Amino acid sequence: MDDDDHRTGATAETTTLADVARAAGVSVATASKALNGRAHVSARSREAVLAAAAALSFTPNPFARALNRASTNTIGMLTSDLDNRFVLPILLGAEDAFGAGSLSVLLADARDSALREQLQLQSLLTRRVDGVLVVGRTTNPRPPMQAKPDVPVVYVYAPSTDEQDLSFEPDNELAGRIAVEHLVAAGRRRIAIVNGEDTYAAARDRLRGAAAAMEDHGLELVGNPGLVFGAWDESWGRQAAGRLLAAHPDVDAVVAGSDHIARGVMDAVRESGRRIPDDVAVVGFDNWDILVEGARPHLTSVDMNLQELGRLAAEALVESIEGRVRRGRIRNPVRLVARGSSGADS
Amino acid sequence: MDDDDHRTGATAETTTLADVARAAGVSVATASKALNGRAHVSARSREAVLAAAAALSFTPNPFARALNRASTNTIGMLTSDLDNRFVLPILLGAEDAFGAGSLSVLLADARDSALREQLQLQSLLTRRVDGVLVVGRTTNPRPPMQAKPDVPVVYVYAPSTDEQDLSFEPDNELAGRIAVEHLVAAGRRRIAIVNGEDTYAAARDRLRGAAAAMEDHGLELVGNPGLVFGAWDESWGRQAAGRLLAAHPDVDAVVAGSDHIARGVMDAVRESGRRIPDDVAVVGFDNWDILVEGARPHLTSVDMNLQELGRLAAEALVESIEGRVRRGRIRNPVRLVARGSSGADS
DNA sequence: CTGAAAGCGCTTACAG
DNA sequence: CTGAAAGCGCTTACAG
Repeated sequence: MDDDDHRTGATAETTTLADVARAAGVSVATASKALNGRAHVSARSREAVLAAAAALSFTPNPFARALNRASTNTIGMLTSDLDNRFVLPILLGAEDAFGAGSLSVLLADARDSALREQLQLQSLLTRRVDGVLVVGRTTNPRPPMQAKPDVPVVYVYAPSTDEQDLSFEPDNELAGRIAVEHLVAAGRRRIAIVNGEDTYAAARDRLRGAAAAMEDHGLELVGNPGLVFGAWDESWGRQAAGRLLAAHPDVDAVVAGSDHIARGVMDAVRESGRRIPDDVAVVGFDNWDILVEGARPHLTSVDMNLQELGRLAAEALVESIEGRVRRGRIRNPVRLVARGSSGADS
Repeated sequence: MDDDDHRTGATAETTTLADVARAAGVSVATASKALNGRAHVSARSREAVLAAAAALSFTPNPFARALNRASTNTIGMLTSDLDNRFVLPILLGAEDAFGAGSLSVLLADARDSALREQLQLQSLLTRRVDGVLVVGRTTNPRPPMQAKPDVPVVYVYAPSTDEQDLSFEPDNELAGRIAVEHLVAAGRRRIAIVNGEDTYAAARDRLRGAAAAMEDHGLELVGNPGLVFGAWDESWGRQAAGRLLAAHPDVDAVVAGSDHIARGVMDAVRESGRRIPDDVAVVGFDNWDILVEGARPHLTSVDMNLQELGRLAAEALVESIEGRVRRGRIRNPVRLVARGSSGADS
């Protein structure tokens, strides 16, 4: 049925190693060695082959190659749930790193199902990927994948629960810490937190970091921060901040669990008749442009460096494939971007 | 250097067609035919082979297969710029469609560079993808890719300028139209538009649709809509709406070029002392949850159905690969989601 | 250094 | 219906 296609497309037009060898006046064996930079080839032959290959714009058939090599120059990127905005910068960073090394990326998404994740992994392994990058949906630790022992796996965002695996996650404890440090440096002392969902490690880690930083300065978070977990949205921020200001009118800064929450907090602060940042400073997490720049004043926020995280994880995967194996949970630094909501210019 | 890996991983453990054939007591030729559902195999042999394959959990080596077939069961997804939130739902829809057909997806990103796009395409073609899905960054028409004639290409979001190509885009004109229809149905007559950047086809198309719908009702957009292009952000929305309300105090509805712009518009409307939706109704585009649900009242918005768009494009690509070729620009329907900002409940 | 030959794992005419 | 054989395009010992 597709006989025609077969002739025209695949067979006829493609130039093969044999063509190159013929043009260079050598055997396919030497042509192969020359192209792959192997030893035992005279400079003369090597040049002839390279020239011929260039002239014919030869690209080796990756399938024939894969049939004879351990590696396929393909890696698998397995996302838990593509429908998640945190995944995009991570993908971007990873794609960047892989692309630089001329690795191809097979994308597979688990649509937030453990069963489907296993199937997708099998599919990737069937394609003989050299390694797999597992991109989580949250930073909550997740059970390790059941890959083949000779196929390295690196986890990003959601770390593996197995410490023998290699995982990359943003340093959420540091994030909480630098949010507080920034506020303290700006002269704030009555600092409270309006957190995200307590089922998220990110929320708990940030709280821990914030509390530790306060303690370092001989301070304490206002209210009972262990109780201020809620949802990841504006309306929770509004509601919690309203309650907070009523109970503790002297609060002079709020660390919000996310930029989204921060927007709600800012609304509530304003509605209480207080000014931002004069009376109350606000800091968020994620540094999400759309929220941060839409806020008035612009929102100070902690950037989780997700693109860098993706790139680092990808590079580590490449290293693992090359035999330089690392283990453990890497917590990648984050950085605070100061803006008007905490008294910086802009 | 990786001799060990080679032995352990690739060679030793993998079960091959020969193993299956042996277990089934047939030749590899019949085993192959049976597994591929070809004719000229007795029911008896077929069953034996299938059973053996299952017992040995045989998965055919995709590279050996690709060496003998025209197709590789791999498609390329070439994004213009992954760093773009519109791309995510499209990817998701496409991945869904491809995954269902057991096609693998190679992801390549052009990082918004035409040169890099060409290189990535070459890389995909070298991998012998069966087809390529080109995902644009805007809905502005773009020059066609220089692919090989036997490798189908389908464009999503950004259509190809070549009408002989197959492209899928959201119907932006319809989007403008239904925004107006909705407002008119809600009793509004003095409707104005605060648009996005005029370099975007999406902005121009929506305006055209909105104007046409007004005309259908014997109405006209308030102000000079041709002049109300600006930026895709909140502050432009705020500024333009402020100006608009000053010049035309009787405006009773605003169509905003995006949800983001709409948020700015809503702020300005409120600041002018008007109520939403009582005095002024507002409609946005994109139906972006985070903006739409963060607004007070919730923002009525036109959903561009991007996930569906991705799925449709992917399915069309599969059809093209199978020989059922379509051409032209498909404008996919969009839908309005009514919320509080235009008087609906919630 | 060089090349003939075997082999990677599969598919597909082609004889039986 | 069945299987021996050739072939897909490359790589890699192994002799020269």
